[in-house]
Amino acid sequence: MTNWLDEEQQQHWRAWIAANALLTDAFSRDLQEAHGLTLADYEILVRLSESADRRMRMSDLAEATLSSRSRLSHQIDRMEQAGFVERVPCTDDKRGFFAVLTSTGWNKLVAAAPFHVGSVRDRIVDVLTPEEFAALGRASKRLLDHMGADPA
Amino acid sequence: MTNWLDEEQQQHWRAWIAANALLTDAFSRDLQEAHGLTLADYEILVRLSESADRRMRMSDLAEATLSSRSRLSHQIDRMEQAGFVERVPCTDDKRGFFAVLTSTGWNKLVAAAPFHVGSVRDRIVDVLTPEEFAALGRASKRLLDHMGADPA
DNA sequence: CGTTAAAAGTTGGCGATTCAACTAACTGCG
DNA sequence: CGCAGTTAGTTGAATCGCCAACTTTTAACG
Repeated sequence: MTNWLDEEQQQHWRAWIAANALLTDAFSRDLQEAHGLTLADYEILVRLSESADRRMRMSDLAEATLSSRSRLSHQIDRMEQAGFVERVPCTDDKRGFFAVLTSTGWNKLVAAAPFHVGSVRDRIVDVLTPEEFAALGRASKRLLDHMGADPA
Repeated sequence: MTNWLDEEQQQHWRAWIAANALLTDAFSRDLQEAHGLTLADYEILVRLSESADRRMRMSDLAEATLSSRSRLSHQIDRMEQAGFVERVPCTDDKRGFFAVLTSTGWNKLVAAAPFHVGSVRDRIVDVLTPEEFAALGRASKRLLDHMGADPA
């Protein structure tokens, strides 16, 4: 026999699904409209900006952004096209490449970041009480841990 | 001056983003591998199965599944192709169509539902304490309300 | 060493999503 | 009535993501 969700669990579950979808959409749309960036673009800019020499190996970047190698490769194609990053061959490992943030990419991030943080605050952080927000974060963390995900 | 997130808020935020992405992926993959269904397919089957006469107007269905009219139209194309739903013209409003669940679609849902519930329990509901899960649901609900979303 | 397996990354095709443009039908109102 | 504006839904092109296949380089080990 299936162990169905009760009415309340069902509601929580549906709220979770819906909030995910709508919020992710909203952040993406905010960034797109204001700065012409995808959420994926933005996350890559952030990761690179935080790294030594503003560069990362493709594989590491893929892992950090939770994307497949293939997806990242396509993504970097587009961002290279847009002038935000460059591919630089890795001399230590002749198979490898670094994705390197250009100054154009850096400037783009600097311009977009305050706006994005504002949108995160407006839609999540400042909507909940600090306790609620912390609970959301902790629960998310536990779910990640249970999946064996590394919180980079 | 930008009001940045502090270290802890940052971690909560990143955990939330990551959990969303990985879990949504996981549910979709689970369903795909076991029953050849997309999460989107599944949600439509559920909505239709819960509706009177197992049918819904295209627009209502789009709204219920948080998708654009265009997306739903393509989606229903595929599901009609697969034999899970049928389009039936609406006699009251000659512009309109109903998406109607076929018996094939119903059977598919009946087969997939216990499995999907199992995967939701395994990855979320049973991973958290009841309090944590409830907190997750309530926070999600508040975020939805704040966006003016209708929890159908 | 030499062979074999694994890792880094790219590519192309296909499925899914979005956006803008479009048809057709309904509604409101002078 | 008759026309203006809105609503229902579809379509096609362009973009994005996934998968499987592929090349090149590195590591493992007998």
